[in-house]
Amino acid sequence: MSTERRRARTEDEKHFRRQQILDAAEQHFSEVGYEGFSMANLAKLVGVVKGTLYLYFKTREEVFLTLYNQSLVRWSHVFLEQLQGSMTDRDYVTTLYTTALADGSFIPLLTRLEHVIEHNVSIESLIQSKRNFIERVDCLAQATAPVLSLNQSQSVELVKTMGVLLVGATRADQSPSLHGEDIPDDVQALIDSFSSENIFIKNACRIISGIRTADGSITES
Amino acid sequence: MSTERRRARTEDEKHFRRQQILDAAEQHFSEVGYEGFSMANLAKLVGVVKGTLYLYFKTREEVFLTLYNQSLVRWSHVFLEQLQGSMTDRDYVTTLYTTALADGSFIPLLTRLEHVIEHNVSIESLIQSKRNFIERVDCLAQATAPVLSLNQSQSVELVKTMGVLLVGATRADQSPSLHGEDIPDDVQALIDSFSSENIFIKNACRIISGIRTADGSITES
DNA sequence: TTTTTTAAATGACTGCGGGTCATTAAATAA
DNA sequence: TTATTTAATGACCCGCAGTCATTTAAAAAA
Repeated sequence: MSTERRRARTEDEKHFRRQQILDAAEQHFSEVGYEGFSMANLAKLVGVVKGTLYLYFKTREEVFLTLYNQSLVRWSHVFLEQLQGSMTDRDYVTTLYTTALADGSFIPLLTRLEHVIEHNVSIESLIQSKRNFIERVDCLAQATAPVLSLNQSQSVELVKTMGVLLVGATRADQSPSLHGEDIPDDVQALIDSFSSENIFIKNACRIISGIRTADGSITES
Repeated sequence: MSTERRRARTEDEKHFRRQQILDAAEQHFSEVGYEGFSMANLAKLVGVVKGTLYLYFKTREEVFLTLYNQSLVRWSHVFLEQLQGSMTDRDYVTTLYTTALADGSFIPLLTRLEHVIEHNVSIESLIQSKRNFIERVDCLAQATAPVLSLNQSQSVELVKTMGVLLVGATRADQSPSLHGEDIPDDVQALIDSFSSENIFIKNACRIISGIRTADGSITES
């Protein structure tokens, strides 16, 4: 807040202003979550009026889609940095899981991507987002192949499948926090049994085994 | 609409009215989806005024949670009916996938359960819902064990994991329909590669193999 | 320097959403 | 027939996403 009060006239200035909004959005999102996020509050945080936000983003979801794109890139860099020359399957998936959760925005946005965010976004933005995704998958797959001794197509399949599993496994983490409530033992036991870390790591390992085991020719039948 | 205009005085009548609302909600949901669903429109469909709905449900999400509970029970019955004495892993997961998708409400509600629905619901309703879930898991696991030659704890783990995978795999189906839009080939190829059926069945089989292979003693380390 | 032009920023506005509550009236009990 | 209960009503509140005619800061032209 209270940084630039000048009007953004050049493309550079506009780009900078846009990023200012995104930074504030990231902060607002981390504070109130997806459902609590409002454009009016975001505007206050940026220090502009609500209408100004719509000069830079067509809809609220365009903000989220951009945040998602940025968080995907950000996470993939962190993850790639932590990859070693050779890792066990378990180390690989643990690193993937840990880095993904460490980013405050990535998982919550990924969770809502298809069924909420993509539904109020221009086709151009959607295509751009998918292209960004393709690029990240390719990059991750390229780096993954040697680490896990997979060929290229196996590696691509693995990376895509990890995304699927990550969304499914981390569902449990999105439940309302029940701290201070008295939960019956049977229900508490159920909740405990859905520890996202356990579920992700265990099944990710099973899937890697499955991918590695299958001979490349068989796909359907 | 225009069935019962009498006031609901007895518990039975109130229960009936409640179910009338739920039936209309199911219809409304199937027509407009989660985001398009509104209490005002639901009221019109039921033939009452909006405030009346709040005599029977505390919040909009209580309606959804109840619909989810009912859809879970409904689907599990259909699925259990289709189980044979002995099936291949692939037949089992295909049946699971097909029956789950055939129910119009189950997947869309399951997708939103933890991060949306559960966040605006009373603790009592949440506990009741979890109890219902536990019961269905137990029932499904009991029936699954002999079909796939698993022991009880393997079978419970399998059923729970199928839920996780189902949510992750069907994400792609929730994307906006891009019919009539011209999508670049690279993006279209990406979308095609996320066929939920392929992903679910392939990885479900891998997970079953993994569960069956692991000796029962090893869990963590 | 002064005037004109451009477009970033504004803020009042619309419509719709979930949810509330004092009032009304239908059914039951007295 | 009258009194009591409570299901149902509908007007109401507030916050939301998104719009647009108007304002005004800054660049371009004079």
